[in-house]
Amino acid sequence: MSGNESCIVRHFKHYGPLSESDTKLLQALEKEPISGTSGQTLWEEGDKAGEICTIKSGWAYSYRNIDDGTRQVLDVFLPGDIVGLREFAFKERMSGIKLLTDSVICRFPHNHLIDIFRDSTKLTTIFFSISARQQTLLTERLVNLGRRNAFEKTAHLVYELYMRLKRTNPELGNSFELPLSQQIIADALGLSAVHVSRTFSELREENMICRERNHVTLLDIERLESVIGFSKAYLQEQDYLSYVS
Amino acid sequence: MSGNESCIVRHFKHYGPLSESDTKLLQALEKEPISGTSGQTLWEEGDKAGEICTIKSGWAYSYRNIDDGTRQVLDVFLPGDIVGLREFAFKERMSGIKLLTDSVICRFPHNHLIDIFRDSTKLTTIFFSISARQQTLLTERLVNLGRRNAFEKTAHLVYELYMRLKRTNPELGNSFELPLSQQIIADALGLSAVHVSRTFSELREENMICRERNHVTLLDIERLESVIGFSKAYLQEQDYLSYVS
DNA sequence: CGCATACTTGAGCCGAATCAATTGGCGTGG
DNA sequence: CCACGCCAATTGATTCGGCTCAAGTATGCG
Repeated sequence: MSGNESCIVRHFKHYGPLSESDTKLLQALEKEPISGTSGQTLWEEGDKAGEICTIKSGWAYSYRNIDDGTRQVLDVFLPGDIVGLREFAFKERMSGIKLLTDSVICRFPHNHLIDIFRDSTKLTTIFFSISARQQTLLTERLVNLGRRNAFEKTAHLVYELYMRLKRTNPELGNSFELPLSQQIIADALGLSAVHVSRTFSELREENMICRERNHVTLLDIERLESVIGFSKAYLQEQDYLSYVS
Repeated sequence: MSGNESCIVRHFKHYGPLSESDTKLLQALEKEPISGTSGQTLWEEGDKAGEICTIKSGWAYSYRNIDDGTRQVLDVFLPGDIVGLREFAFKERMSGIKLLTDSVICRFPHNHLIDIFRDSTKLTTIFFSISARQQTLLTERLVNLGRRNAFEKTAHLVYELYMRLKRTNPELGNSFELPLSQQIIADALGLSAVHVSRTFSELREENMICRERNHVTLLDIERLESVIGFSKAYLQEQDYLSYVS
């Protein structure tokens, strides 16, 4: 039980130490892992919503289809992330989810979440923090879509993913696998795929980001941070667990 | 105690009936109301974050200043809304808040929220639902900024506010006070103020929305809904409280 | 080897930005 | 009651970032 720590437990420990019983409660959420393959749809907009998922391994994204045939990518999910928290308050899915790589995921029903609210103040606090953090990421993307040009948008997306990967994997170097096609990046940034291609060329010419296939290298992190107006407040996470326990 | 129901209690009862003790717990959050005047800053980006606020009356908005001198409006808050949930997980404010009208607000510290997590599963569930709902509104705005043109963006913003007002005030007709300048609307939609002006002219010519001063009238709600691809899923909120109690 | 999918590159166009001048409403003070 | 000034909104002229359409190049897979 000890050595083989589940992904969600690792994710939660980011917020502070967990007691034996909390760990057990959490691990109950990750039984019955399901394997999925790249491109697979987990659910679609309008499906009944009654459970959330953890991503044990792999990448996924959520999206909304627009009437005119285009779509907006809302979120990119990485290993350890929780998917579907948004719909806790709703009966239907507000967005679809597709896998970007072969993945392993665990589903658990909203009712279990409420059981946790009843049984563990500490886990409740962490779940609430995670929901708050997701909101913060969304507002950051709002800034990205509203007030930045294509160059800054693209730099920001790559940098956000880099920071999120580094958060759970501190020894990450300055390059990583990015299983997003230019079309998906375009749909996330409100651009056309053609222009995303041009923008990556520019980022390459400026010696800031090099993307080849599904692999990106950050060539000049300092300049990246200055272009996107990076603020370290991102990292200043709160620690309430001392108060809780 | 009965007749004079506080705003947050009314907001929470939207999710289901509350017990005597839950109501008391909630009301404890709304003691010491503070009056503020239009234009006042509640807090700025980078300020220490340690409390959330309820808006008893009045309107407010949150924003991020961008390096190039522009800014992005992230949220518009209406009476009964909860402000600052986003920063629960962080030590600093990620965005500033300003009042749009003279308002009455109540502050309460994050620690009290955790007390509620410990003492009431029902209120915890509601708080979690509210956080989830805020996330959903943010993703809807992401679609707005990413994949709609100025005409649709503007129609959507007005319509979103209309629906949110109507949610807590069902007998609302087809017009209401909108205390947002065209500059603020521009900052919310990622447009220039000049273009917002032109867009409202267009909406007027199309007999869809009429805005004069701070008053808007929805002239053709059906056509509005079709332009922005309105989906009723917005309204299909979940009811977990039966499970909780 | 051939096909499908992803990406690149060019030409022309369009929606929204910017700059600049003007109008209108409203509060203040004479 | 009018003159002044401030701010919000309108209108026009011009520019520009990113889109669309279209053709061509990799790359990977059966």
